[in-house]
Amino acid sequence: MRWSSLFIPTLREAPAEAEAVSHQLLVRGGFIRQLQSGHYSMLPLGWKVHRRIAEILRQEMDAIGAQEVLLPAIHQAAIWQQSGRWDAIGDDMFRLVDRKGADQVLGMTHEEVIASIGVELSSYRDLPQMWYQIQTKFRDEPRPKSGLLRVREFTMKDSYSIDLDDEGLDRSFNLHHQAYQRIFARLDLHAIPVEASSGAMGGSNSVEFMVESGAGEDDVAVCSGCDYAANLERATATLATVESRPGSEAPERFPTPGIRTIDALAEAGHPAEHQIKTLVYRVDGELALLLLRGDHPFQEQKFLDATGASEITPAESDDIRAALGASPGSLGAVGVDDLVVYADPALEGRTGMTTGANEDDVHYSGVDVDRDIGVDRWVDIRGIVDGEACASCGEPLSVVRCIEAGHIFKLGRKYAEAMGVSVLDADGQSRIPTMGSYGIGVGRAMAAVAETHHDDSGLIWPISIAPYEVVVTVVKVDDEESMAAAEAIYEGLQAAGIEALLDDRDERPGVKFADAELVGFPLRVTVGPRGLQTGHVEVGLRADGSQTEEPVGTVVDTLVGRVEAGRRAGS
RNA sequence: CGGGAUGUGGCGCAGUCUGGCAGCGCACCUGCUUUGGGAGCAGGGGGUCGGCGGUUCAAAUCCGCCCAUCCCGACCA
Repeated sequence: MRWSSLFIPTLREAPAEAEAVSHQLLVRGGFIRQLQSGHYSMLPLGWKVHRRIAEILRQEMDAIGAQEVLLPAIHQAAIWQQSGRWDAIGDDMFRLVDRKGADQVLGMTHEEVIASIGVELSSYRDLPQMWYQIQTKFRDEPRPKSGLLRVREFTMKDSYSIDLDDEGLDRSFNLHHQAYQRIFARLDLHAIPVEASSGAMGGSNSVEFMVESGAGEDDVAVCSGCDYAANLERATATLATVESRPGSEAPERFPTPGIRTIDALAEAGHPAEHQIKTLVYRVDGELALLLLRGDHPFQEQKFLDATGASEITPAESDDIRAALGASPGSLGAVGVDDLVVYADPALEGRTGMTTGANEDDVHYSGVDVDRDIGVDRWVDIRGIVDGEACASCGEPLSVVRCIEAGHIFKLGRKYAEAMGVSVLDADGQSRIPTMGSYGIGVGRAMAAVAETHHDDSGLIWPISIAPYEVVVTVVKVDDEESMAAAEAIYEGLQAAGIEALLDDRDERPGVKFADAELVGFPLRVTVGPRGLQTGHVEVGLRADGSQTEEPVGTVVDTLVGRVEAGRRAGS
């Protein structure tokens, strides 16, 4: 294509509202434009990148034997009611009513629809099946942000496996795990597979593919010594031993006027690791006490996963006062027996602890957890902290910010059962198959690449997904010899199956160079009268900024070699 | 949903406090010059100042309500 006839609206400055680097560069490079919050138009360049990513997804899905389908984006409420998610999901789902008054949803995921097709499976001989689609998903996110990273309408590759038994599910799950690693390698994304919470989806195994980036929204604990990595919602670590302070016969009350925080109490001579942090939450509507060591953060998702509770919210201060007789800052669990008390195992066996006495401005010291507190359930609910020791190898864990680029998990039989999927096994017995669900967001992958592939001048696309693999920059378009040489190179590249762009715009060279770098073409051929005098052009590598002289006669072969090597990279 | 901020031409911004002709840079159009790293000169086009209502002789500017966008938090298969 010729640049002069394309729509590539580059901007010198990014819109003020663009914060994330990927957002700024994708807008400045003319890839995307925002229509409204969370909804973006893919302009020609953006759509080309999007299509190339989708093509890699197709190839790798096909390679593991998955079959492409296309499912409806609008579903009747009935199938969501059948699975129980009509009520379970809430405001995240776009809902609408059709002209007949029937409730409809815009699909945010497709387990129900897949299972509704799965009812046609009747024999174990029909299994396993793996079906995937590349389709628009709708989610009414409370807060879309960071350009393409979190949006309300996006294209997703979602696949689903259906197997007779757990061994089959393991096989399908592992095939996806391997396929995802190949996909991210081809996208040149360093994606770490991490243990994750499967959240409200249920299921046993859940692995997220995480790309380290400050623009992400998830915190991941990564071990420096072994390959342990886990989402903070799930991560565990070995605690350094803390020597309990000397105990006493019974808890002792002492006045703490004005002391409301862990820090303030620590300054008063009671270090945080010798304090019990008492939180009051409503767990599925019921007030409960949650106890942690003073210096440990609460990890809500861990609590949900461990207890099976579906909703927890911090209690209102009026309710707290009514139940305990004091305000936050002076709360404790000593002597409390009418509320459920959950405690983190880090408190087990501890003595000489300090905690609130349920009277404003009064605390207890000398608390023996096992003796003085009626713990109903011990549950691991603490969030680990950067630097703690890996539970597997003892080396320090580091906590890094990540973009969730992919997620695979085992659904089990929940959806098959709800939707009435069953097959006969070899013994003629009716069996409910088990399913898996596997997703990669296409636009988010594009943003993740942008987020990790750029410099001060702009984007740096991997050859595998670049909008054009080579840009032929004509320095002086009214120089006939230059144009002729550039056209010949351009046509040679096209003939060799290279995606090439001829920058034939009548612009100053500086403008053309700057645009090429902003847009991020991996390879640039610069054709100008200066080089042509000796029969040379320049080949520039966007990744390292190198420029090398190349005879006009061999430049096409050189470029073809580089592009083909780049396409193979990672695969 | 709670907290904070912002809305003035395609993009970036000034003007708002203290009411009085709607401005600047980039981009765009025409002409001349220039031409290997975001050119110069001259001329030109483009704006319901987020919306509605109010105060006033007069509102981008003051007041009220609403909307949108961004950030933090909550939330989030």
